[in-house]
Amino acid sequence: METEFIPIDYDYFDFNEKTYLLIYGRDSKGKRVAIIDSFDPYFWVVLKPGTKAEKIKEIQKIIETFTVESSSRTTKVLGTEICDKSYLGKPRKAIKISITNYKDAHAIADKIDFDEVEVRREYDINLITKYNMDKKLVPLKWYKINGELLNNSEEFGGIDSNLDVDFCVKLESFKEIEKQEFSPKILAFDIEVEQLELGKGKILMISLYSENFKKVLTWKHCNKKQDFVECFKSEEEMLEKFVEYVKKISPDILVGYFSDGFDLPYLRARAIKNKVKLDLGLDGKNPRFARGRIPSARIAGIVHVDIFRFIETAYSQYLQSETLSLDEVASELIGEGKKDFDMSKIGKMKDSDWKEFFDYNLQDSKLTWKLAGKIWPDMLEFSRIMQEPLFEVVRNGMSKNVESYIFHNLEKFNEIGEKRPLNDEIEKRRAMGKYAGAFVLEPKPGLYEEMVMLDFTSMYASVTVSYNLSLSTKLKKKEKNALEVDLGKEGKAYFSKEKGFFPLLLSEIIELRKKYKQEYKKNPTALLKARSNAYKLLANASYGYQGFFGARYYCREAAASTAALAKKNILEAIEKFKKEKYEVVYSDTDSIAILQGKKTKDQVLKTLDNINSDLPGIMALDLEDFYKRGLFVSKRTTTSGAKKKYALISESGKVKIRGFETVRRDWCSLSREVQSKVIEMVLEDGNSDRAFDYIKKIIDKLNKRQIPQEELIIKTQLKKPISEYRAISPHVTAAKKMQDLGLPVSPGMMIEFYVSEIPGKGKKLVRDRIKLPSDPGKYDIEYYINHQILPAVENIFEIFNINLKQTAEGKNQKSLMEF
DNA sequence: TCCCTACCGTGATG
DNA sequence: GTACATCACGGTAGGGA
Repeated sequence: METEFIPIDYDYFDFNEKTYLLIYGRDSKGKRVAIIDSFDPYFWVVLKPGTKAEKIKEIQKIIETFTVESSSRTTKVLGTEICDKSYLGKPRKAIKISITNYKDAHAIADKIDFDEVEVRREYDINLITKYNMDKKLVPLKWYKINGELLNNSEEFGGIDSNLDVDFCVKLESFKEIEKQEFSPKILAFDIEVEQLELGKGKILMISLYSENFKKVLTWKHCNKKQDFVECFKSEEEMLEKFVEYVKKISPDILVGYFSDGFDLPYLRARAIKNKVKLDLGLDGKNPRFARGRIPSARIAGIVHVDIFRFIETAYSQYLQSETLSLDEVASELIGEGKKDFDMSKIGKMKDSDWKEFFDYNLQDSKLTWKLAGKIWPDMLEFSRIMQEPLFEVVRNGMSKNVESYIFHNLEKFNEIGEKRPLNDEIEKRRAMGKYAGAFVLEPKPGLYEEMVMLDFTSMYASVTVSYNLSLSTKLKKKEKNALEVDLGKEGKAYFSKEKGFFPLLLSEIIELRKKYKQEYKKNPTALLKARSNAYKLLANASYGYQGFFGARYYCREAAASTAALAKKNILEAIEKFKKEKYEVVYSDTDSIAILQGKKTKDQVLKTLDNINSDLPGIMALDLEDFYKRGLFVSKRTTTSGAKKKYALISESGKVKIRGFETVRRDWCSLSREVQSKVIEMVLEDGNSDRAFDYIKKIIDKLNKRQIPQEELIIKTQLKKPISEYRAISPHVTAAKKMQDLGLPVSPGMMIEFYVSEIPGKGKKLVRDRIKLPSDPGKYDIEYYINHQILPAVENIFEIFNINLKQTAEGKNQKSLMEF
């Protein structure tokens, strides 16, 4: 039979000691399809150069006799093949060894121990990745497939009849087709529980949300006032119905918010307790949990997406949100937040409270569902571009994504994949310590007029490409025509001029990013935006990848050289501007701020062109924008200029603030707002008069206690368990207080507190004066003036020779008047 | 007990 | 456990006077 097919979820099974791929997806009519494909896993033995053909044949013969016995199977070598391959850019003879069961690839590889063997490779790649490296049945792309319709086939022990799909096909051939669009059926869910500790309390309710479907299932307090509420006699019955609904809706994607870490493990725990089968998988099995920092819950045939995890790795850098709570993220991305509900009421709930609780629960699923819809193009493109199943890409970090991209493109270079570093290797890499990074120019504090900001486009990626920096191009020693990079204290590094596959792939990524960015401009679809964005993220992460201790293609010299050459180029560009009589005010990593001075914009652009014509390879310095004014301040304690802290106002009056307390979430909202207003006024006016009047008023208000306490709450994230802190800072003390009150405290939480006035002695430390927002008390006026307001604005006024501290203490009038 | 500084910890920039 | 280095700053820890 022939049909159109889109692969969504990948699994595998063993039958008669052989491994088969089981791929779930849809056809173009929306029917659920499972396809079964056979695949002989293989790995490589790379031979030392100069190994004689006869010797290779001898080795080949011996390898073909190898078997590995385990309790459940015997794995055999199916066959071997001698190939001309490339390993780290060098041509090599290699033996391809196909085996019956991939789980024993490592064991078989271990047995291959001849003197002629240089390395053994690709035995440590998971089956599905390996399958797709080879067969290219890429996730979430459309194919026309041909195969045999299975109907209780004995060939696979009748596995097809156990699958909850419309039909099952034994794959014979497939071909990619043009079709792009795919709208998966998404079902969102969320649970509410008695006690947060995993499985300890009962699940009070479960909400489900999909297109034209909204339900809250509960066994608690059943009045039928809300039509979406469905009531059951017990938690057990509720769980059974949950399973039934998921099966009935039959989603492609089951989505939750932090559901890997909370909802699904909790559901599992309660299902076990209630002896309910949580057989959500299309194979009739329970979710499978993989260990990790956060466990991953996998459901066969249905992609469980914990959207929090995807947002954390791929999306958060584009968000303004200060935390990644569902409320904040949803508010920003879909303009709708969570409903209010006071969790402390659980246990003593009234009728109306339950009603509210059901609304709250449903809203969470609704938000999650909407978020999933909004972010779907990004997830889709990630999966297609990295060529890894959706389940993986939404959980993988960027280093893993870079690696996936590399592995699925190795074939183009006839390359054999590098191995994953073992623990002792990782230890060695970590012990190497840091290498020198970016250059940051110390600015002279001041308010500048007419500034120009310039930046290098994708600087580190363009350096890597232009100088050909990678593991496979690294040379052990100086060679003729080689690039020599001066790493300062660390000595020198050498790289070949012959293009390596890593820089080539990276240049391709940069090209594709450019291409889709342009296409998006002409045709602004969410899909094109997501695609161009995915390539941008890949390009940005590639530098970090080479310096990451866990990377297969780790190359410290390449990463260090990238940083060093970036530094060299930006310093040269700065010199060129200086030579043309521009004052260079600031520079950080890939950006340069200059004063336009008496030059015209055209003259600036001409200098820019000149600089560009001398830049190597694909490196380019771009005009970012012209700015009316720019503000740079000194560091708090010294007179030297503060790096990574500045504010600009564009010609259209838009203010851009970097690094100031205003953009830091661990300052109280009053200081942040006051500082941001002061910066804005100074940038707009070009003097400090208005800002000075404003700050006087604020200090006056604070002195009169007219500022509400909520504007003085300080929020700091608790990053590890309380017991692990060596320094007991205010936020740790606040967390302890919360714990003492029986409130849930866990790493990752934002801890809120304020500094109170506590009369008496022996309260010198700030931590001895902190209170939780709910604690009654008076805020400490002196503390807030001297530790939150003045530090935020003092050095702004200093630029105008105003000593704010003296002013605040009333010792002096406006110092400006003295001039 | 006071004062100074190194270090811890968080959260920014790019 | 899961890309890199650089930087500012508040606050505490802890030694010396």
